[in-house]
Amino acid sequence: MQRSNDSGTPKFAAIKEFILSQIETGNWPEHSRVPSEHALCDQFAVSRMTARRALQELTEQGVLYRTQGVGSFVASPKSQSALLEIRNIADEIQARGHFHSAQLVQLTSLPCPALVAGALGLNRNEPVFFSLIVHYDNQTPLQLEARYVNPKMVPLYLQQDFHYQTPHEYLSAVAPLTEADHIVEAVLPDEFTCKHLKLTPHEPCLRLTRRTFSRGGAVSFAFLTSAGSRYRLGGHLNISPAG
Amino acid sequence: MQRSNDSGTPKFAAIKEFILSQIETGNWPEHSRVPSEHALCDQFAVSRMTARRALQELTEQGVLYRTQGVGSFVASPKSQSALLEIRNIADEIQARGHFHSAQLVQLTSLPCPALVAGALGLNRNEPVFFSLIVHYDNQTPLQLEARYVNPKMVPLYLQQDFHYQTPHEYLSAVAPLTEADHIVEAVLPDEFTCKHLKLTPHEPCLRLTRRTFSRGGAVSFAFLTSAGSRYRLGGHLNISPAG
DNA sequence: GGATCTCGATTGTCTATACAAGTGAATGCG
DNA sequence: CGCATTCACTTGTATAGACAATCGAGATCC
Repeated sequence: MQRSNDSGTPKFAAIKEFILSQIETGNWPEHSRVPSEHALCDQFAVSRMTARRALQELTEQGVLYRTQGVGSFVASPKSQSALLEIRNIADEIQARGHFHSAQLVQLTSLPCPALVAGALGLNRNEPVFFSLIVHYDNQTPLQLEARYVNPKMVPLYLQQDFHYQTPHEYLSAVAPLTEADHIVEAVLPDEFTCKHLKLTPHEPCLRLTRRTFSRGGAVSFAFLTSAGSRYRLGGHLNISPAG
Repeated sequence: MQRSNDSGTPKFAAIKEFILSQIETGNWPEHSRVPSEHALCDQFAVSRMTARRALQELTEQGVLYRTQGVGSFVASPKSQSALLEIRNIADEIQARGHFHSAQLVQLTSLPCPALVAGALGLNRNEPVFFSLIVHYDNQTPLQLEARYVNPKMVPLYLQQDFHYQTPHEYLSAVAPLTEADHIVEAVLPDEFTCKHLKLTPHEPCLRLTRRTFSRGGAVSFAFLTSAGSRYRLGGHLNISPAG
């Protein structure tokens, strides 16, 4: 495509980044004027439709507001990260300005446990892929990810290197998400979880059980356990008047 | 502007209407293929960018999902009502075939705590309404609901009888939900919570902090605490690949 | 001064085209 | 048959321009 740089970042995304950075650093305070579409065209040497797209998407995200005939302005800062949207924990940690790393504890093929067979629609004698990963926020263990993956949907799962790419990233690439089921529970950690997350047995944990689907069927079944004192699920949910 | 009709409806909006009508009447069932951008160009005599905009906006709304190189398809209808769906706990309990009852512990006006003032956009010297309710599933205490309500939005809150109608039901009627923020945490119960939910201090609890908005502004700020061993949040979430 | 008009700046809609990139099915080869 | 290649189709990004609609400010007129 026509790209302004080699990194693969679309131009409209670069403009969005620029605007967001100006807002985050305080250069452009609340209600201050943002460059017009025409001005961004000159500044970034792009067409008006490209500059417009950047402003448009930021408006949809609630970062800006615009008025025809007047201009575009910085909106009031509101909490707006997305709720149980399927988020990549690595992105989440980096969004906080922290460093994410992952420790791969296990990556193997297993005979399918009954619960998993039911969730993924497999027979119990069929093998299922299994990965166990500890995610770190800086040096603190944050989340234990135990994931069962359907070999029919993702045959090359065991060949991946999950130190540099989270299972979520890989699965998103090879089997685009179409649906997901979730269960959120508060539990006490078992011995195994205590060890990997460096917890005492009395610290409550948040456990998210997530089953993901792609067009073809069930892809993976994951247990994501985090220390309650270190993690919260949060976000913003828009209610559509139609629904 | 260049408009295809006199009604002032933009062309891209007309295409959206057409697609939505086909889905609503069942002509285009779930996961069925939607006309490609090129096909819509021919059908509506518009440029590709206009047809694209219609498909794009419907995708952002969760009505369609698209895959590069493949096509556009009808998403599952349940999309919006997802996880952390705004559910009424009474309905939830009755859906399980159990009996719901509520015990009103407190219903009063209070000076606004700082945290609540921030959440609801009130001054700290202004009063705020407060209700404290224990919800029972059959005879078992299930959830402790501590709720702060914005008097400007719901002036008659203190006059309600919350034994026969949950705050959620009443608020839904007088200030229809438009948005909500959520935080989900795993916590250990304090002494007060232990007493009302009949818990020991080591039982983990799920705490949902929810702030609701209606068109006019922030309506209420609620802490919903449930015993982890008795309650789980669950749901189904459709993912729009664009997000 | 006060009301009205004009005009420039800005956003909104739309066209026609171009190239990039991903998918899946048909094709051809060993 | 199995495998790789090719090709058509589809969506993604981007351009350069056009006209429409709205608002605010300055100019004009009374």
